[in-house]
Amino acid sequence: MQEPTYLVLVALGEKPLHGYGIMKAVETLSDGRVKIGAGTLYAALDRLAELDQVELDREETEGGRVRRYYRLTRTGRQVLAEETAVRSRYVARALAILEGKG
Amino acid sequence: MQEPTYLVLVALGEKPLHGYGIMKAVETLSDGRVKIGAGTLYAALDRLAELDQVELDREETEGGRVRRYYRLTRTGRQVLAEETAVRSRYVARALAILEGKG
DNA sequence: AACTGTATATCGTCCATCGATATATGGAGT
DNA sequence: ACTCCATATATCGATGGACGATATACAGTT
Repeated sequence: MQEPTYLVLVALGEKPLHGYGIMKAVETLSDGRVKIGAGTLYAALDRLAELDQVELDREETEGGRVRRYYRLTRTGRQVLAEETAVRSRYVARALAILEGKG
Repeated sequence: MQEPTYLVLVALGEKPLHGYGIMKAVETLSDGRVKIGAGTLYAALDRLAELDQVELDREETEGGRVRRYYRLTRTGRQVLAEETAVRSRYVARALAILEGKG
């Protein structure tokens, strides 16, 4: 799983968000480093929905603009947990190596 | 940066390795989850060399088989450190979220 | 003789990301 | 009034890294 997709899962892990909200959340989460474009985001959302990792939470209409909220499914949360565990392992290993070498 | 490429950097972070050695190191590092194919590995090595993140360490010949050892450059070590820091941040955030939700 | 492990290398395909483009509303600035 | 920016979703072509297959070659095992 690539970084943008992972960050979408992390963002949705906290609470349901709509597309634009996810973009902003990922930007904040990454200290402004990662800006997910619309193309990447909606493609990822479609893909994750197909994989039963996210699903439509609700739709809100505000000032003529529709907001489509998505949430993690149980599967999605599991995938997030597994993906995080694996990444955690790599990071721990890398930190040990980097510290050891000074 | 994608996972296989990152794992190559982590593997080389410990000590210089030859191609096949990197494959085995990554496999161990990932508990058998990630098996980098030759195509991915040598392409990544070429790319990372082009980016001045890895370089040829030495060549050894053993039983007619050449072993080409690569090592991280200073730039490569910096990139590894930065990439690790960013990933560490994401993982920490994800763990906080996952724990908070139980 | 065939298979597995070690070792490097190339090639075509696939897929997620990226950047651009489109559409639409509302608010702020000039 | 006009323009720009933020909000909001959606699609499309191009790019690039990963994947799987294939090739070559030697050594040890079955």
